[in-house]
Amino acid sequence: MNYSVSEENYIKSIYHLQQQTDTVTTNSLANELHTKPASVTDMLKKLQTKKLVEYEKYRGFKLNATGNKLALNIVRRHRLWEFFLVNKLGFEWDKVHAIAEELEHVSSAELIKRLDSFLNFPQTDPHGDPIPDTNGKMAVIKQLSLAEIAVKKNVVVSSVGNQSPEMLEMLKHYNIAIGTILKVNRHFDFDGSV
Amino acid sequence: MNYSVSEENYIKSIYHLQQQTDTVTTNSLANELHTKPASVTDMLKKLQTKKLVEYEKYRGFKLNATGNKLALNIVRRHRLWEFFLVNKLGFEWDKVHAIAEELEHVSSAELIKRLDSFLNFPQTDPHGDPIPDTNGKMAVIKQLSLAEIAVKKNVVVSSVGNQSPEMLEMLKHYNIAIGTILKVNRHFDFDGSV
DNA sequence: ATCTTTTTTTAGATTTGTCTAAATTTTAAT
DNA sequence: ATTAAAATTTAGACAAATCTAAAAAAAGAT
Repeated sequence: MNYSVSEENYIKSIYHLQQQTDTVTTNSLANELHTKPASVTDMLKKLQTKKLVEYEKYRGFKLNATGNKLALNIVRRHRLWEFFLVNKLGFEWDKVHAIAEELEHVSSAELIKRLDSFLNFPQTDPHGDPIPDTNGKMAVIKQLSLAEIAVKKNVVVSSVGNQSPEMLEMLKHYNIAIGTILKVNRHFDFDGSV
Repeated sequence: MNYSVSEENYIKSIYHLQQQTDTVTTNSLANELHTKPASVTDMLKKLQTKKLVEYEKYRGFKLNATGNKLALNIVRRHRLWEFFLVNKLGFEWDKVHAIAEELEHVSSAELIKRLDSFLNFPQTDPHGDPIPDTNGKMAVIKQLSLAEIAVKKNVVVSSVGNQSPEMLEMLKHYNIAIGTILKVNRHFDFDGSV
């Protein structure tokens, strides 16, 4: 099957939201895609007839096995391109997201296969996130969030959960990148900052 | 300005057709783009209001300076990606056209700048066609067509004018590629074959 | 348990790029 | 110079993806 850019973006966003909650709501997806709830409902009917999601009116939705496989494939393409942009073209790791978002929709399996080989089969992208293999399997990397880190222990930054421009800007300001060694000095309970 | 994939394809096709005839006709463009004459007329009105073409009803059309610059930019993107696909990813030179056709629409000037540098500023693509620089200038390469080649003289194949799948298939069958040394044994006047 | 608020869906409209069929203009032929 | 043929444009329709406004359903509050 061949999917439109729009369909792929929906599938990818549903996938990402499912990392946090099993079933995804219309509003949260609309928010993620900077679109309106009505548009989400429309597209979801389409994805349902294409048998990529399980969807029951007013009940939220989730990817089925086919949708999940497709999502992992899109994620794979995205992360391989990010790796390419940073490690071959010399982009900074916080500048590649938008470009990879366009490249990921170029639909040639042969292209991705060769790109993967050219890059020497990388396991993680420049943000530290694992790259799914052709079958959608990816290495699970033991990760703790900052809130879970014990005070005064050294840890290595391996990925950045929130990739909003503001967050990336902030990390850059503090000179924090993948591989940086961090020490959490104290937790501030009243607002959760560290 | 930012242009749609469709607009870019029209501009590119008009550019290619202008290599042969100064002003392009509705039918020839429809044919080139595998679309209908009515669609061409519609799009041309749009390109006219966007000030990319000179167009007079029933009189054909041509790119203006802005349109020409855009076309050369698209050609540049296309040929750089073709070079990448062949020289970095190891594609065969007759398999890259369709993929480059998708990659060329990824709209990041920074991406193309870095790609160019990563590829070491190539002058020609894998088909031997020159790659325009950022300003749209490209090396003019002295070329003769097969019909113009004197009998029994050795020449080097530098580009392939007709890139239809049939032509590429035929060249492959005879083992002819860029750089191949050829000798024209005789001309057959009755059908022009060599 | 009822009422209010929030979420989701429906109905109908819009934009982009395309199409078919009909009308118009140009070109070619006599 | 007419007329026939070919090319081009217009008119009106359609599919994809979106939107706004209104209706319907679900969730939360008292």
